[in-house]
Amino acid sequence: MSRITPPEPPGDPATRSLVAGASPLRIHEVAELVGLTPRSIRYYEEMGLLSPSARSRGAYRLFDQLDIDRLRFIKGLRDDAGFSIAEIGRLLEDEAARRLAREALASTDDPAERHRILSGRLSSIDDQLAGLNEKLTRLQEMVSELQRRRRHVLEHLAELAGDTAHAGDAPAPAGTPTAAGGAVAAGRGPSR
Amino acid sequence: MSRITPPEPPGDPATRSLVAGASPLRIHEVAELVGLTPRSIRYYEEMGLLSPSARSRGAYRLFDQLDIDRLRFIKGLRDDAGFSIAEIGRLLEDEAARRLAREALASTDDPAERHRILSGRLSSIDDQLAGLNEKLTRLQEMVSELQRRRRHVLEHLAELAGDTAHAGDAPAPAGTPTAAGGAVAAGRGPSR
DNA sequence: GCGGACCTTTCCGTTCACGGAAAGGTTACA
DNA sequence: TGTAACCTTTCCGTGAACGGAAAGGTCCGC
Repeated sequence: MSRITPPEPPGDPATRSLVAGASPLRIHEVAELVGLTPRSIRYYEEMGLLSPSARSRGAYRLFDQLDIDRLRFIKGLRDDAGFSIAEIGRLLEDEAARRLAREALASTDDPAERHRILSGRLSSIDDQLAGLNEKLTRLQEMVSELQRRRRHVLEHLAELAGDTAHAGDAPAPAGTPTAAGGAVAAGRGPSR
Repeated sequence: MSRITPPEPPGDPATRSLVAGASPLRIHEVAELVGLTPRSIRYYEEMGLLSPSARSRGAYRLFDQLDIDRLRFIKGLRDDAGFSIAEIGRLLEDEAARRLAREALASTDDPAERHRILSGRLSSIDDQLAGLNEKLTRLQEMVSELQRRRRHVLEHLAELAGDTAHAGDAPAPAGTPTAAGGAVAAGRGPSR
């Protein structure tokens, strides 16, 4: 389905655009690429969701692959998970903090220190899990309920087809291309 | 606690408040009950998410159990699923449409008609499932990823405990009450 | 039958997440 | 060396989802 891990922010500016050797894109290009508007991207930068991307000599914003991944991640959280920009900001901050902890961990051998760092990461992760699981549970309940009804309707339809001897000449419901997926994951969503 | 149920004004409103025999509540009471503000509830009514609830002689809004359930449902979709009020409105409309279809179904024996009705309900359900599954999938991915990291951190911690011979005198990390739940569903969420 | 708590509608204010125009600078290409 | 198409910042506008005050009416225990 694609990557979930937040695209690894700043990183050393030097090694940055070397990733995959792709040339940096300008705002309009990335906007089209990820399905956002230039305005939104500038707004997210203003809100601190993006590291102040590279700039050309003339101060044009330049985006590399990591920026693009990050923007896709942001868009996913916004559209699919329904997070506010502020919430996304917090998620990304926590992410960054864990990244820092990771580095700190690599640079010490003191067991007590290592334990402290790891404990911090653990509770940070648990906090996020708590919030996400709440949403997840609620959504799963809704989906289950809908699937239950779906089966119910299908049973009725089957019953109907069984009753009427001429089970072949039904109008083949126009706007129903064999319905969605079997049980989970349907097709193209209308989204926003 | 104190008394919540007002003296039940000359009850005549249809069969509505007969449900469970509970007396209707006023806006401030339901607001507290479901965790919304009176202002929000009025707004939702204005947006058409609630049927124009019963009114007292003096035009006070009166809410019965069905209204309360509906408000809880709305709040759930808003907070947990991140739906906009407009989207929730559409979901509720679809819901109502399916209810109507259900009644229509009960009042006809014509197989073709029954098939048409059932097909309509099916595609309505499938549409909703498509949208919800998209959100659900994304959230599940995020949760899985976090759980993966959680296990990783736990492994490190276990390793640390194993390495250090004196596994008993560690400062017992203050702000870490054994963390959240096992792997899924932590404890009390901060929410809003 | 009064007082205070609660309710009504109306209207204006606010925050979020951008949209869009203005005024000017930059880049790529002919 | 233009010049068209992009970019910059700044600022004001907008729709959604309410918050809050004003001006008045209602409910209810005492």
